[in-house]
Amino acid sequence: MSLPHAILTALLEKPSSGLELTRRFDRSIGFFWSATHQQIYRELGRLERAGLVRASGPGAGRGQRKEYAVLPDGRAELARWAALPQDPKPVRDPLLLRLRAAAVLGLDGLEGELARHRELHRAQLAEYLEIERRDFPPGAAAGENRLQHLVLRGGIQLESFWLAWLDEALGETVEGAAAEGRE
Amino acid sequence: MSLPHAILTALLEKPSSGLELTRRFDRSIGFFWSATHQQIYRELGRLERAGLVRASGPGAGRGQRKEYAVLPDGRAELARWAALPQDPKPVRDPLLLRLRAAAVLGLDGLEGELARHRELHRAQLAEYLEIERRDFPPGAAAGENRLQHLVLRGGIQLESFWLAWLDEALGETVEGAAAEGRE
DNA sequence: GTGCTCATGTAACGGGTTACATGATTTA
DNA sequence: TAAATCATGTAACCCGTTACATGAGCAC
Repeated sequence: MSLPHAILTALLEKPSSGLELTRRFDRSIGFFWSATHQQIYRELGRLERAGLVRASGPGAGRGQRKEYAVLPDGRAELARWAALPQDPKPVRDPLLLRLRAAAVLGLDGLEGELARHRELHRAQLAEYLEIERRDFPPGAAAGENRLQHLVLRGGIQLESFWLAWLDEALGETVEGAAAEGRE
Repeated sequence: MSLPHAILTALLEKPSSGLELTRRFDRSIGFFWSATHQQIYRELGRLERAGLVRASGPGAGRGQRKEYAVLPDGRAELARWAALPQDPKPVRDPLLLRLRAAAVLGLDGLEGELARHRELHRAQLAEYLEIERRDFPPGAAAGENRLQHLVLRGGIQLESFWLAWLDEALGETVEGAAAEGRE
């Protein structure tokens, strides 16, 4: 139950068309809440019918650009939702599951996947660090960007965690393979 | 597409009934792949129809305990899946989203939620550390438990990350409140 | 035989994913 | 005018969640 609120947040930051929203969900917002264009169009339709956003532009129809803006009710709904207590979701990670499967199957050949994931996380971390360097230079006062920077640092630390853990995992599997070789 | 494979892994570790599986998904497996009993029963039915697991026990019917075991095809399917390349899913975290909403709404009152989440993560970390102390004492040789321990350390480090980040976030919001007070 | 627990299910709904379809606008 | 691209949309499927239903066995 978060996608509509992600869209409201994005539209408050800047009124947009569906496709522009989709692009922003591929970048900034998507760093902590991903969505495809199908989800976004479906949800924009619901939000409009619910009176939380307003569409402007040439009348309905395919291929006609429409720009959406948040209405007062939408802002209120977002504020209501953001203040609601919500527990963190339990972790659900296929890679950890595959390791557990490997433990019971005696499967080899997961090192390649671990290395590939490490490379992906390394690249993501580099991207975040580049954004930090560009948008939050060390000298500038924090000010209103405080929360944005905080969220970005969350992403940076999360990628750092994965990187460190995958290093550890790769070390383990190499040791494991060596141990099996000795037996 | 991971729940059936989580179930196959669990059944390979130990053949079980649906309810026993549910309980294990509340404990060990659930630490990285959660599932409710409805999901598990639905999936057990599919796995049986697909010929990947076999049910034994008194004939069909409600309230009749059935024990499931993995068939050769099931083991093969698990091995096939575990060897498949799979990209890490993009992060999707409502708490980060709420912070972003707070940034645009100028919302206060998120400190309580941050503190509550910190407490939840602190408790989860303590639970993981207790499990590590009990199941992986420092002296014992790693051996076959290597991968299990690795997965557990992943959980420990992930909770440590959240804890550190929430500490940082709480420091920020306090500073922010103080700064607003001074204005 | 009432209530409690174990155990297995059904139904309904919404979200996420993938594949595909269609209209408008630019450009070669 | 053919194509590429921008833009909006439909349909189908599975997964996850919630609420509820049903039956068996046991304690009192």
